[in-house]
Amino acid sequence: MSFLSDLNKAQQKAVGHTNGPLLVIAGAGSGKTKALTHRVAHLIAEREADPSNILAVTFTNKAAREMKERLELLLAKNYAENKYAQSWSSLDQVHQRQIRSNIYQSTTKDLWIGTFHAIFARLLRFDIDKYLDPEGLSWTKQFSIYDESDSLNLVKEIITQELQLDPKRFEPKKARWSISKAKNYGWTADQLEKEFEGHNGKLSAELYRRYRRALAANNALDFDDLLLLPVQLLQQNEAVRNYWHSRFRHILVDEYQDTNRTQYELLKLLTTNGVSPKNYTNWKNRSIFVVGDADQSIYSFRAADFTILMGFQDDFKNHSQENKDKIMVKLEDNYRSTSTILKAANSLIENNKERIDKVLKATREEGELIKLTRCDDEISEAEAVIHRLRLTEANNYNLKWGDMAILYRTNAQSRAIEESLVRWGIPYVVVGGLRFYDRREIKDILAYLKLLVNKNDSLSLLRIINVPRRGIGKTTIQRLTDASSQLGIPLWEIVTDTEAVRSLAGRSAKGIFEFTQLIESLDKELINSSPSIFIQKVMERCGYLNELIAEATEEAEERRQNLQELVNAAIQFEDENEESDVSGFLASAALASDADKKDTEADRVTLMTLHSSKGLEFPAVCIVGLEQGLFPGYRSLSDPSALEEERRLCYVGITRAKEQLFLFHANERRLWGGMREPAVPSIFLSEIPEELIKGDLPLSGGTSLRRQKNLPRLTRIDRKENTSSKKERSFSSPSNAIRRQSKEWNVGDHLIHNSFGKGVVTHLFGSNERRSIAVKFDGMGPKIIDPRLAPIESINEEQLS
DNA sequence: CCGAATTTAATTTTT
DNA sequence: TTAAATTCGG
Repeated sequence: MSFLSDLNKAQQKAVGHTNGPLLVIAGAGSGKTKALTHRVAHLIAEREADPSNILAVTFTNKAAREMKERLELLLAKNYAENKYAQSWSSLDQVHQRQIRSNIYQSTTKDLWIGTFHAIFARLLRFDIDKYLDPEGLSWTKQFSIYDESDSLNLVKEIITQELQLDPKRFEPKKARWSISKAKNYGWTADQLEKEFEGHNGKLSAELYRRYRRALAANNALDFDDLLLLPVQLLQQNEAVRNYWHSRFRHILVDEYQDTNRTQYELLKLLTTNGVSPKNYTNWKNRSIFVVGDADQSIYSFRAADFTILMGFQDDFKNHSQENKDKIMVKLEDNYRSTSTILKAANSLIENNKERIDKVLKATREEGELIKLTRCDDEISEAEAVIHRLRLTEANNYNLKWGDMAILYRTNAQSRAIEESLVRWGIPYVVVGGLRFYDRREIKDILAYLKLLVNKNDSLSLLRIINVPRRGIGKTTIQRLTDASSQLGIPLWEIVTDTEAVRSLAGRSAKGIFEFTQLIESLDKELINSSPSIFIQKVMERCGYLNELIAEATEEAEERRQNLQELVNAAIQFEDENEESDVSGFLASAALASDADKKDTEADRVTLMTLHSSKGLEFPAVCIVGLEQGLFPGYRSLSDPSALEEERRLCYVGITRAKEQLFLFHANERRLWGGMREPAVPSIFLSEIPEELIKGDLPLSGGTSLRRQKNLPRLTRIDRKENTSSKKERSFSSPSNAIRRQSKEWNVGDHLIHNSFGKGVVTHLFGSNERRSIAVKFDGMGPKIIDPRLAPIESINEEQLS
């Protein structure tokens, strides 16, 4: 029973739980991760379950990786003790490594541990071809995953190209948001129209329909689809559902307060095979084990809903169980923070109305008081933070830079602090902000890979067709995409049709041939290259690397290094996944976040948003920008439930701290560029008992860089005038131009081609001077040809018969 | 068709 | 302030 031995009563109850549902309410720092890993180890060691029967859902990829890591170590130690009766640390390195490798092969390899998105993307790689779409859309196993920016690009494209709307009137960002909302609530386009009645409901619904079709045409899925499609698939296909239901007998979910309705639906389908949880009785060798803390629910903007957690007991309470407490365990002992910090956290969160009653009980000493510093502006705030950290470092010989974190509400706040850190020469790392995989050069190379895996991915094709430069311009691309959309043929098939290209592209045809030949030659090597080697090949062969080297600027060098980093990421992926291929790597890249990047052991101060700090802990924590309108954010000031979420976010921030907590706020702040905004202290500060806080002297903010500028305001007004005098966008549709053509070919004309035989004109492209036509010949798809070059002759309809 | 120059809009939080 | 979009001259 070694996996139960070093746990407290409540933890033991949770870990030892065998069958049926269990809700674990786990306060911050109460050993929740420990409970999860020990439970998995326990299940395996006690032969309750085969590793392949276990599914563990984490909130980030990093958490998944850590869980695997800790589990492996746990099992390895256990193995060492049982087999050799020796403690793990007394074994030599070679031995240790060998045991870990055994554990990996026999156990951890077969576990499914990952985020909802990663897990269900994986499931779809098996079964997406069995999905039946209500509109008849379909996807193949090679599907691409579109991240938020890809998806937004697609929406933009549809708004401007297909619907011919002004993106200023119908904003792509908002439109994308409404689509996401529809997907998260499982609405059809018609339902979306009703929900958004009066707010562009009709348009939104139309856009939603087109967006879904466009995704299918690209054989691509967005983040929401990765959850929504599996729900529908499991609902509609009994065989598929049975398979996964019998496969995953023990399901564990971390950060359960941040699941959304779709994710909950997935859990229910897998656990009870479609039966209502209340009526489900077959819990033999089966369990669902969810761990969460409603007070740490901070993702409602992503449709997370902590009432799912609060409803767990009622939902899963079986008729035979009279006491619903039987399926709930509370972990309230906090092992992380000093009692001062805990008191502050508890008092703060008590101001929330919607919550499960829960108090964190301290197990540690009182510790030092919380220190609050008022500053003049964000620059002196940054200086004050650095001052504080340097003092802390100097006074505590056991505290290193790596033990400290600076947390803020918005990513933009990091800049001022970074500048100060640089000025003082303090090593630091920023996590979050722009994702590694969002960098341009990375997205470019990944677009090559995506296209190679999935030829229908026109979005990726368009991204790289002229990157690096191949002399293919805007007009050419427009003609090609017009042809593709009007004929309903994937862009790839247009660009690989030599005749069509010659006809449509004119003098950029050469560049296009160059491009298609490149892709086709790379395609031949796709199957027998590992991801890392293949990426290297792509970078070299497409000329991207050479272009960066030729540029010889500092920026280009940085890009080159990022690309090298991409190769390294692929190598790491290969190490972690035995059967790794390019499409697997692409999926992991699409779902990776910046917070996932491997912990460098370097001794550096960590900067990040409060959101990404969830699940972490630091001996010393600074929270900056505690001002009304910033934290809590201005959008939540008039919305009580949004304010409660901000408070939970603050609670998360405070409970990250083990020993020392420093709070900061400024009297005024430059939001962007110039203008100063006066700021009042955050309401949260007043919710922490005064006796826990030691106020600092206001730091004199004699920093330089202080210039009163009236200029920006004037230029701003000038710009406004410019905008208003700007011409309205033209709404003329391309069909007007087509109707204008004077001679020769019209849609419906019949013709005869020397080698293709008889055909009928279906589409016209380009204007009079440079005209191409699409012809449907008997027994083949439409061909695009140049009427002046092609060996064709017009024929009358009578001649046809 | 390309790159430089100009202008414009933007701040939550992330899988 | 900066990143991205748009315009303009070669």
